Amino acid sequence: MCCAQQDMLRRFLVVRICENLDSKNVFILKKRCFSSFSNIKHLKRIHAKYIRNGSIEEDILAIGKLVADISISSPSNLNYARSIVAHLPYRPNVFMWNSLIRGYAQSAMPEEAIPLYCEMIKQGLLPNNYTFPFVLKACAQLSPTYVGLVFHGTIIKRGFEDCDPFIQTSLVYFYASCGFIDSARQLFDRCSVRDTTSWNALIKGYVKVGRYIDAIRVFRIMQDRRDVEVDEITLLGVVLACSQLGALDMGRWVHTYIDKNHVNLNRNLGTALIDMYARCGCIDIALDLFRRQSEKDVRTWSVMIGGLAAHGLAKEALNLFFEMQQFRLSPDSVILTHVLSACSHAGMVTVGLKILNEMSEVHNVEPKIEHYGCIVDLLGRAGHLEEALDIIRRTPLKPDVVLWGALLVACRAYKNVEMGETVAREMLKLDPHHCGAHVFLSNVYASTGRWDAVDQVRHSMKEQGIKKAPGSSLIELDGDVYEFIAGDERHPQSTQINLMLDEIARLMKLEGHVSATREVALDIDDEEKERALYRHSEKLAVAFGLINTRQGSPIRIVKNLRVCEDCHSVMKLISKAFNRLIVIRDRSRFHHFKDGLCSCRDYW
DNA sequence: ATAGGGTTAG
Repeated sequence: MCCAQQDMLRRFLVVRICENLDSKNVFILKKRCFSSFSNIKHLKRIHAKYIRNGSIEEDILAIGKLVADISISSPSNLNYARSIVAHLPYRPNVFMWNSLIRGYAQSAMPEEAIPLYCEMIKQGLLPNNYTFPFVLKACAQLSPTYVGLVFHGTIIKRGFEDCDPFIQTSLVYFYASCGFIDSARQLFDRCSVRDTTSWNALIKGYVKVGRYIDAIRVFRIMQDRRDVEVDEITLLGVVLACSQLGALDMGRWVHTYIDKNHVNLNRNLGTALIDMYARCGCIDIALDLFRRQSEKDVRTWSVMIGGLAAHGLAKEALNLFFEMQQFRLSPDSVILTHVLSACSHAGMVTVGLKILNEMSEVHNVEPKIEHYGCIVDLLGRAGHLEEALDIIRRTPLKPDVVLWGALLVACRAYKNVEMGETVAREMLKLDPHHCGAHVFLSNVYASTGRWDAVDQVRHSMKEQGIKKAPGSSLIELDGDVYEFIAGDERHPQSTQINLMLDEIARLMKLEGHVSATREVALDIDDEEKERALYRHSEKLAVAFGLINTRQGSPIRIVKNLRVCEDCHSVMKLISKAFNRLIVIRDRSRFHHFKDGLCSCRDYW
């Protein structure tokens, strides 16, 4: 039995223990576990029979079916299928080529599909309408986009573009996969027939390129139409968009829709829903769903452990991590990142180091750069800067900007200027355009009065056109998502928001709040710095939330960067002064502000 | 005989 089958068998046993299944279900599961094992054996037996009784010479249809079955049975059998095709006493037909291309398109080596297509053409065969969906599926995964573009040309030339809905959908998804979502949209609009799959391809395309609001917009249009049915894959795309946007109301709506319409809550959709609730800050609902979800796989555990980690619930994350191992499920690389980041958010230095050291032996996962990143972050946050530096120096992997960046953040927090300077220089060696490193250096020089050095850094930043990525915050209101960019004046209700910000500032002054201007890196005086902080995107969003939501209802915000020190303390004060729960998901974790306190206990 | 859409962190 190979590793994959052993793994399946193990999972089967786990499922049996967990679910307490009756004998009929056990039988079905058993069959599923062993199907690929017996399948290829069975197929090989058929092949042997064909060789013995001479069918290979005569029955081209039967051989075709055999090639097809072997090709899709498992990617590991593709070489076998190829060798059958290569040793035929006659030229293989289009069906056989299609089957091989299909097999590679769904394997880890989609690039192999292209030479097969070329070989088929060389042998004087013509591709048919079945060929292109397979080929495009392979192209959607390839990095040189032009391969797929060439095939689009071929499709037009051979007259398939306007008449085959399967090819049209494949094209839509191919363009979206390459990031050309607007071309995908144009193709979609031109389609003669649009069924559920075409709509799903477009929605998933928008999700893929990060245009989540558009994905939801398309879903709404789809839903208004009478001629097309929404299915679980449509909903999966929408839930993914909601997770990214933190659009809880929309996500809840989908959940209700699933329940009301008896949509099959399969493993993928269930996992996506758990992830959505966790990413919208509702960790309790996520946990409840997780416990009730009967079909779980490694990804289900992964999103749950990741959700707990992001909420700073390290103990719970670790418990789940151990629990899954009791079920004999092996944690993968992503789960270990989650666990290490949980340790980091909770300052659990010893536990984190132990897990890192045991990774390769106990879990059979070689530590990657992101795992070291978590450890550097863990040590750095806890103030062990030297040890963090030591980890970077001793890493068997080549340190990247992100790894150094984790240490730079710690140097800033603990005001270690010397080490910070070294780290920033290392970062600029790797990425001369890194904004954070430039800003850090400039601040270091400014704090020690080395104004000529400050000028030099500023000048080179300007010359290279380096700008800080603008902060952006999302907030959902009545099912619509609003985006606020730092300093932006062109938002809805600009006047009211400014008035609210003034009101907040007045309350903050009363509470004795002093703006944390040291984080502002601009070459301006303190008053201007205060104004810049004043217009941080999360403050704009929270003001918008305060104006437009019922008193006492929670305000949820998703931010693209980490929340700054000033915003953090202002949010605490707002939660008290306005008696609101404020939930902010930032780049690295959740902050639940309530009664003047934050769930991160100011350790983030 | 064969087809298009399907989850995981930063």
